[in-house]
Amino acid sequence: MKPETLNFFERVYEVARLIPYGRVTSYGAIANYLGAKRSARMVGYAMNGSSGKDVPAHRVVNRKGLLTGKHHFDGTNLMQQLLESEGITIENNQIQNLEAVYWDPAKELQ
DNA sequence: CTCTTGACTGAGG
DNA sequence: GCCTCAGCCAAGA
Repeated sequence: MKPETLNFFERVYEVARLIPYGRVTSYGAIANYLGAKRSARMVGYAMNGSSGKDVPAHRVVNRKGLLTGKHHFDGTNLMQQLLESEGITIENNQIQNLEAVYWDPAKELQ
């Protein structure tokens, strides 16, 4: 494909689709993989427009494993349920044992 | 053009 | 561990 033709938002969507089942990553990790380490906020901003797309936005959390974007889903606990259905343990809106399920595109995809 | 708004992050107290 | 502050950058008004 031609990354040059893709907008920053579209790149975020592409990376988000690469997240394996049962794994999660952070906004900063995606931004870093895109070469914009400082643009973690843009990743989250991009996910705001991921509604209606094939983007597993529920697998993207902040660096601490906190579900900061859960309010952007239909249900208040939809994001948590989606992650739990994939085998991820969540407590108090925060992913438990984050290191075990964390997936860094910059390292995993190399 | 300027200003505000964030689904963020790291450093410092 | 918690709270606060500053830097970051794209999009919309």
